[in-house]
Amino acid sequence: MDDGARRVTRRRVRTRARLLDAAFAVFAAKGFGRVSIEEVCEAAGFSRGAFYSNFTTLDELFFALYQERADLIARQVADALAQDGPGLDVPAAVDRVTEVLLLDVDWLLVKTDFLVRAAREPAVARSLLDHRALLRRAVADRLARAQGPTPLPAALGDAEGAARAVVAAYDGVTTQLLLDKDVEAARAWLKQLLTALLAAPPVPPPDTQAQDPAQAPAHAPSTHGR
Amino acid sequence: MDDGARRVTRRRVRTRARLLDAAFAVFAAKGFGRVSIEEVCEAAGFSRGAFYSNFTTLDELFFALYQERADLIARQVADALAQDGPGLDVPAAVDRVTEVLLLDVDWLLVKTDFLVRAAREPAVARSLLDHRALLRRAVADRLARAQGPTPLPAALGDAEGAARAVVAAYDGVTTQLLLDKDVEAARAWLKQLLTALLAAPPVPPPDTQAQDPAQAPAHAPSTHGR
DNA sequence: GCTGTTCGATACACCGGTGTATCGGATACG
DNA sequence: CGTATCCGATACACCGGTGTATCGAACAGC
Repeated sequence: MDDGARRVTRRRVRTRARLLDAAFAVFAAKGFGRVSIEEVCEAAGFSRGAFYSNFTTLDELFFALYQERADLIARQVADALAQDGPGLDVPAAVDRVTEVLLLDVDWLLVKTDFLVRAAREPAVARSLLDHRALLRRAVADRLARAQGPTPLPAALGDAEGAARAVVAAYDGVTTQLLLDKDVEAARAWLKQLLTALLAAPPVPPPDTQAQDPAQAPAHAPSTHGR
Repeated sequence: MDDGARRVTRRRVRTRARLLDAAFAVFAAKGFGRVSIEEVCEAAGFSRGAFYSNFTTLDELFFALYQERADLIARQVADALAQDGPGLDVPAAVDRVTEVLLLDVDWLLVKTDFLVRAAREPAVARSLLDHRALLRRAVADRLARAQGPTPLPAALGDAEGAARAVVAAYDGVTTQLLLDKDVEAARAWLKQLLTALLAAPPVPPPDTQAQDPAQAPAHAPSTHGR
């Protein structure tokens, strides 16, 4: 690729990073559709000249921002899944992944803006679908590798299907979270959903007779919906 | 309320309706954030004068539009649930509701725009949460009423919990649908998810030992995600 | 059909934001 | 330390969209 022309450019990367950070904050606060280039620059402490020196359009900045953060999240999730040995501890893994995925509401806001955009532009959709495929793949691999032939999930088909169900649950919980902003409730709710989906059979090995109360948090996580 | 002043206004309602319809089409096509008042008027075959005579701001039109359609959907879902007697036929009910909920992708697009907006403005969020509470309530009532004390779902808690799970599944599938635009796949996938969630326990009473293969559609609905 | 009222079209002033061209100061390198 | 280069600030022309004021035409009631 064309890596030749540009000097080494040191302050350039700094300002670029500052622009991206400021853009993230502004996008999260007001929504991409309601943000002007000027606002981003002002938030970053620059004038528009800086922007046009680093990007050509607001879309370009938006996409770059999304890519950056999406990659970060994907790596974190992969790490969270890779932890602990081949013996899959479902609740533990669910906990860790949940922690990472529902960490930052601002990110969910920006990601949803991106979704809205992707819903209308196939090229953008491709990008988001790739990201989702990555995560889904990581989950599926983990599920397939870990449990081997033992407690296969439920009526969802193979590990791929189970992974799709996990993603769907994540998306569903995200939607609710965007409305009530209750991260803790969302985490609890997601865990409950996932365990219900993955560890569905109330009698995992034919050993434990009484159902384990730790698996089902018994009642709804306090004040959800409304 | 103040119903006195306005004459009877007959053509007014017509133009208002035409504006709303045109707005729906334009919003679905381009997204609320990228639509101007002029565009809506042009699509409706009016000039801006007509708009300012019926609304004061684009937001007002947007909210009115959302209310109208949301109420419609809520009614349709309630009808779909009310059908067939008190003996709940889960798969049939799931089919009917699924048909209604995932009927119109354009509506999902507009609704997602509304969600994005609600995620930043608590007042708007209230409105959306109300709509969701309505649907959730209808589902919960149906679940509770129909099955009585018989095959209670799973580790989701009471009927309220199950209803929340249903909504989450719906939201999750919606997200995927917005990206791949495959309505049929989304319907199939939603049905599968719902049956997995609601009719989950392979051993309902401690009576049946072997799991029923009819409950699990066996494999993923052809080409989903990518 | 006539008339008073209402509705929507047209014209105008205005503003926020954009993109570009230019310039001065900072930066990297010899 | 000198200098060529790069980067970001400033200024300017411009445009799309907004909101308002005004006017002619359609409409409801008699």
